[in-house]
Amino acid sequence: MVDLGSRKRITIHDVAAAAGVSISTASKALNNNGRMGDETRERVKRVASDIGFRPNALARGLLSKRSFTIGLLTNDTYGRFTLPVMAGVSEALVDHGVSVFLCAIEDDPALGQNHVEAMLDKQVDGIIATGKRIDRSLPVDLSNLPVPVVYAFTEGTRDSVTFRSDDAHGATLAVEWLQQIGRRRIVHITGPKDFFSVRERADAYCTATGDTEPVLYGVWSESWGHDAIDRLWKRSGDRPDALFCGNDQIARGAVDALRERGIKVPEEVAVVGFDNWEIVAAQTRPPLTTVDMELKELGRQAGLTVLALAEGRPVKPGVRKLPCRLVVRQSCGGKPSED
Amino acid sequence: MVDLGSRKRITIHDVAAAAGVSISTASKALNNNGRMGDETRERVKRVASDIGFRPNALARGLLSKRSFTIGLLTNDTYGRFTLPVMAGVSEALVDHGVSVFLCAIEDDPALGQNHVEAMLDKQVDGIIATGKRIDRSLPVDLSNLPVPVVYAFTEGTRDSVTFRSDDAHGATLAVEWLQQIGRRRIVHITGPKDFFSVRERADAYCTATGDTEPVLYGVWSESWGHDAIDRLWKRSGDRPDALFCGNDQIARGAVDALRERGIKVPEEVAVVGFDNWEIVAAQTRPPLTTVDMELKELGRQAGLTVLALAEGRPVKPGVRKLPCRLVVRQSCGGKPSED
DNA sequence: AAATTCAGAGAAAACGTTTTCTCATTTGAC
DNA sequence: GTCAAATGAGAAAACGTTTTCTCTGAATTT
Repeated sequence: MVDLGSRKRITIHDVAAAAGVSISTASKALNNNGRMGDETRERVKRVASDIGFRPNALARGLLSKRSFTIGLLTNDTYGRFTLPVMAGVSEALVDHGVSVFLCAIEDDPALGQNHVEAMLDKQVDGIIATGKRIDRSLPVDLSNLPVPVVYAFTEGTRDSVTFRSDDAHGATLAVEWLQQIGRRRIVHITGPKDFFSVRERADAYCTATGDTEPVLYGVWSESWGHDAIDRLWKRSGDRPDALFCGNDQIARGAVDALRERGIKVPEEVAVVGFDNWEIVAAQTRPPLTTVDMELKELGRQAGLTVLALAEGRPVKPGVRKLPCRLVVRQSCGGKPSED
Repeated sequence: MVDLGSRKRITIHDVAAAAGVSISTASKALNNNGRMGDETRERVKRVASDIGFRPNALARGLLSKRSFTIGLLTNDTYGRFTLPVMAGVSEALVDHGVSVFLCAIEDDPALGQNHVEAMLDKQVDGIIATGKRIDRSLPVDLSNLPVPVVYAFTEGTRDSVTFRSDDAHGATLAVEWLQQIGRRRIVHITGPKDFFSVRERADAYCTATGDTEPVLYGVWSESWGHDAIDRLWKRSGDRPDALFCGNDQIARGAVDALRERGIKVPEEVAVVGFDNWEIVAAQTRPPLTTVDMELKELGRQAGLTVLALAEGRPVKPGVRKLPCRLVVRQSCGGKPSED
């Protein structure tokens, strides 16, 4: 059988007893408030640390109405977007002693409701909602909760605080990079038009290229990238000398298709992806230059914001767009390996 | 500014007042214990539900010493293994009202210690440790904690409960499948020999093939799969008619290399991967037949086990190996598309 | 009719903290 | 040498539950 040592937990009573003071004095000593002699304060602190006292967060939370706990709600099963966001949230909050409940609710409203209620019962200080696309909301209503809610990479309610990537900026980065290395016939191969991000990136692409270069809408898969190349090379007229792809999977499919046709990347066609999904981008041959949405930073800011709200600090509602970053690998030439 | 409606939270005092009973009676009514008239009990319950009462888990936990909260500790940044495990844990525990703290500690002992202490302060009922390989332990000592610890897909301490996949079983499944479809010259291309899983799979492969067919050790990347094919096809003697690869990335690299050489998969060479990492396995052309380690089920069992321990139910220590499952796609012929 | 059981319900303690209040003693000012 | 202020520390209430104990009547038994 598994032994827990059945160690009794050490409470402030033990500290008080060991230091020969009252519980209230012990508490005040440890929290650096109240009035007492320096010697007493130091002695209490030393004793507490010696016997390994750690205050019970449940008891503390009961009184302070702060549980130092927040919930991260997501419907992104794959974790493609959630993991970096989660990493950022956690990183920002661990220093404040805040732990994070992760709740994956798929697209199940009942499950979502379940998780939200469980979190509220546990008195979370706030909730961060995140998802897999910025123009869809989670299948659960978070609009009248007794705790602050911040949206990150998912659609929020009016008057809420929402963080998202600036996809237009990312697309502009990509296109301008391709133009800088001298490419002029840039084609945009991307996902389904009903994604807001897709339209936003396509618009930025059109603005940056100056004319309405062809935009090929499809799905988010490698095989669409592959097919798109077939389609482009089948038609007459000038062939592109660069591709800006809507995500790394499409880009990978396109790069593979080009290689199969004996077309050199990046010499004949330069390729830029989107997402910086390491597992795809770094394993493509050649590794993909791609746009990173800085989801970790997004998570960090969402974390700090929900903390601010929980502490009653005022935060202006609205949508905050965070800039993207171009990660240069070898699919455009330019800089050599960076990994 | 963001408005929280500053809704006062409803306590059992409100329920008692609204129902015209004492707090103790209200509590007993809601928990179906104590003695009182049926009418009283029903009235309290109705009132509670009407005014939307939900008990404060902090207060409850303070008394019962159960927080209905567990921690999941991982050093698998990518989430490749953690996400399915987490999904299983969460799925198994949500019905019991248990929420899960996810703590990604990378390989940083200080960060790990931080997170563990934060969780203990919050009185978690137990901790599940998980990681990225079964023969390494987390960079933090979990052996003398006041709460139960269960290990899942990471190395545990002596006398602990550890769940892991049965890699020998998985490898046997793969090889036997290849033999069933008539392949006789099966080569095993796999990862670094210092991984315990690698040795275990290789041993099972040797046992199943009956002789010491060649095992090619390398790294966990597509390019190694690619290189391995180059090496195999450069050397003299019989060419393999099947490959059993140590993970899906290697398998994908191998499949790509075969295609580039004009060798048909699965007609000339059948390929089986390992991991069933959707993003790799399903996007390979042809999609990979691969071994799934059933990490979600592993997580589910780990969750139920830590719950049992938290409730004081006895659990035998030891390593539990869970069977794998072969996911048939098209890289071996056999069944047609299943996705 | 007195003694016993039992149903129904409330009072109070407990969980581990923090915080406000109170009290006794010492210090400083006149 | 008296009085006000400051200092050091403890008592007690509070947070929202659950649980044990106690109390009051009424029903049942002798």
